[in-house]
Amino acid sequence: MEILIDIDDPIPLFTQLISQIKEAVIKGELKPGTQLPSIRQLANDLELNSKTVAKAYRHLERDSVIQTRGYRGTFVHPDAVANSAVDLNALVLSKIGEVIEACRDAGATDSEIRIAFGDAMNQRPLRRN
Amino acid sequence: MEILIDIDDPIPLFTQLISQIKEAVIKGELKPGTQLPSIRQLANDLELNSKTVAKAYRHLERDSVIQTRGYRGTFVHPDAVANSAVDLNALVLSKIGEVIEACRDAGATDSEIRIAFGDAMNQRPLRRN
DNA sequence: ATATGTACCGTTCGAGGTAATGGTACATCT
DNA sequence: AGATGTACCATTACCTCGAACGGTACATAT
Repeated sequence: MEILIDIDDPIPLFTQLISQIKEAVIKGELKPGTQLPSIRQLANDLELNSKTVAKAYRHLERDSVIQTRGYRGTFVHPDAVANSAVDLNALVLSKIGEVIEACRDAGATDSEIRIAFGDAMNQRPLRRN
Repeated sequence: MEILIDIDDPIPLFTQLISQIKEAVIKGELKPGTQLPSIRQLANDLELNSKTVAKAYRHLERDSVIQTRGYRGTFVHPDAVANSAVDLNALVLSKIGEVIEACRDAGATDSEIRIAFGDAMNQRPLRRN
């Protein structure tokens, strides 16, 4: 398989990586159990910072597309094919969209909704990126 | 009644105005039916831009705390006392808070939620401030 | 003519967030 | 010793957004 990263693309680099790996899994170019290159290795090949690749791997593991086994390397998850098709962002987007519409119907202004959103994000415990 | 606006206060000026007028209504200093100063007049008195006062009036009218009758002036709404106590922002805040928590439980990252929020705000028709 | 609320164009400033980068360090296993 | 994933510190640049401001214009009614 081959991965192409476009630095000029407005889409974040780590997002491009995630998408391409998921696509490779769906196309069958990456089969469950296959070992993936290490973070540092892939960062070298694609001329990316290791943090960027690590971020992509972190997301992919959360989505159960890959499995990281510490010093033993990273592998394609057994259920990778199914999990690659799941679009968490779409779910989040629809959920939030509904609430926004509800708030607007209630008479709230966009700026009020934005402020409330910012407050709500801060009031609850923080999370990693 | 008297209104004091603090420019150094991090709270937006139009928000300070809204709060103080609502408080005056609740305290009984502003009674239903009372005519309020015009936007330009109040802007002069408080040394604010007329847009700032207009924005505050716009919000107050949406909340049915005041009634604007065009060239005839602006008056305190008959149900102003009750409506001043209603806190729309609190409702919006709790609604959004619930959704954020749900999204986080679903495994979404804060940054993903923020991006989804931004997208959701843009995908749907725009509104005034 | 004057005042009213309203609406549009624009700009400036600051805060906050994301993305990406760098460096360093750790415990773990081969 | 070397590689692994992971974690912390930091900075930089870019962008978006809110807030406030200025100017101008409009239809309406007094």
